Amino acid sequence: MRGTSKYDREVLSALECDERFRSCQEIHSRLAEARGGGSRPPSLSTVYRTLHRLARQGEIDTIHAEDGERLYRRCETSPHHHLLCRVCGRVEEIPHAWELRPVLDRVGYQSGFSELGCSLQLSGVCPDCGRSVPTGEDPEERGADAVL
Amino acid sequence: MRGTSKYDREVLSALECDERFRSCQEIHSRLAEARGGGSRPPSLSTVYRTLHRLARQGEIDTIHAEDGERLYRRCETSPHHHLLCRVCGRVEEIPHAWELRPVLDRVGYQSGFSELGCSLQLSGVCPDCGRSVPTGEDPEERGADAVL
DNA sequence: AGATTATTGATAATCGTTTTCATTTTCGCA
DNA sequence: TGCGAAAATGAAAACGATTATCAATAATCT
Repeated sequence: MRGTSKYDREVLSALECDERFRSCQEIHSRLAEARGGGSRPPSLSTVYRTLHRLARQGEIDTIHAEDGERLYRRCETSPHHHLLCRVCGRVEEIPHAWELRPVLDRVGYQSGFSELGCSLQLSGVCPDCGRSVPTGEDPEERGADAVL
Repeated sequence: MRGTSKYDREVLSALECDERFRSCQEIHSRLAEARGGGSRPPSLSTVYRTLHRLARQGEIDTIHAEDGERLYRRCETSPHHHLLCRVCGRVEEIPHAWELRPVLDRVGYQSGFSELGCSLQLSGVCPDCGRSVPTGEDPEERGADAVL
């Protein structure tokens, strides 16, 4: 596998204008819908392979849904974090590292770990959902490892 | 399901002295080994159910492995984050929220999101592994969404 | 063009997890 | 103590996302 697919571009553009993370299967059916009817869309296998490759090359981000399903999203070029609405699933991107870098440096210094990276998954209730859903969701639905 | 199982205690104690996250199946076979031979261990289904319940009750943390497998670990009582060694899988616990709270407050203020929680998964190379593995791991192996 | 190599698609295999359902256990209460 | 409802359990089937397989196709090189 030298790392190309004629579908790379198409998959990327299917992800292009998305504010949500998408599963491989969503992307696949989106590709199928997107064509007028002339050419055949790539197979599911190929979409999986393409997503793998793009993720490995750092072109796209992957996260895990609560149920372990892999979700993909186009990377922005600058470092960023994600803010997930626990109610509707909308994801917003948080500009960059904020004042997190010093935290990482400190952790690295104190723990002896090197090459520190971090994945910060923020979750909350977005303004829209906050209005409609008054209170008291099932705790089951909350991010499983929200610890703060 | 009113929320008890005669295995709750046993599952918790199987998790008790662990510095790694464990999969349900690991826990299950651990329970099987732990008995002399008299009584029968709980079934895999029951271990799954028990872990669900404990996670919902906040007794244990869950995270996802790279492949989406769910991993469980006993919660400490105070808020904390996890620092994962990308080479050996060792997990250390980072005391508490550090100076992260102000970051969350700011994000909440600027985004309009409410009830902000966060899961901070830090990863790096632990001191032991840092000595033995000089450099250049396969980028495939890195945490998929290490963004900082 | 011909040979070599990589990519693709269809399908089967994997594997962690969840459901189902019949059986057993637990618990309240007369 | 014994009965009956409700919950918990185990075994196995169902599920579903992902991965592996392999023959067919397309791309590449000389």
